[in-house]
Amino acid sequence: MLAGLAQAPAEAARFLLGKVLVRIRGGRARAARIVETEAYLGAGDPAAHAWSGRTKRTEPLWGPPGTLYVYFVYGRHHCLNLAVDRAGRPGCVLIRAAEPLGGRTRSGDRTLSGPGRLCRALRVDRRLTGRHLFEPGSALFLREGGPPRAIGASPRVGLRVARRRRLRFFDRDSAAVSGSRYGRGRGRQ
DNA sequence: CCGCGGATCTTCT
DNA sequence: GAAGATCCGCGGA
Repeated sequence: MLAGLAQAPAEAARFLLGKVLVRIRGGRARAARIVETEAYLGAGDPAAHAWSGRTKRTEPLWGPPGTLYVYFVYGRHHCLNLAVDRAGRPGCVLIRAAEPLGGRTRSGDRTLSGPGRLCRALRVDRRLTGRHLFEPGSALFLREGGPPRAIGASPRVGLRVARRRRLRFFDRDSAAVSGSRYGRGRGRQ
């Protein structure tokens, strides 16, 4: 699992599709299969938070692969990222959507579709930033899961810069991929 | 179904 | 002081 994250961001973002994110909180486990990710490059990517330099907030991006980077946007929402590539390179992967696993799952469930909703449902906030997926007793970690049959790629969502690059990846067969507005299902393989 | 705008706060300029 | 890796509710068609 670690080896999959210790790759360049675009490869790590594809690797993460199908993996299962497990969140432990309050004696309860929530599991979700990742179906949509975005890669943010460590260098030469004006859309990446690392672009503006190494600051107190962005410090986890420079950590070893599997370091959590959680930030707060638009005064309302949190976004969950995983540092990837090797330590010292600030590439990361944004987790944009997942499918609920276990318990009662309903078709058409959108509670994990979109980075803000996913964090709300999994109770992810800035208290997790700087922590590590693989540290002992981690409240958030990964498990193997069913890989997607086909992977789609498109430009990243919500950015004004670097629209030409197709760094958003998604499971073409999943109904949980975010936003019909964002061209769900669009993009080439 | 689609498009628009408000909410609300952190971070960097 | 402005913009931002978002979401939801509202209005119109």
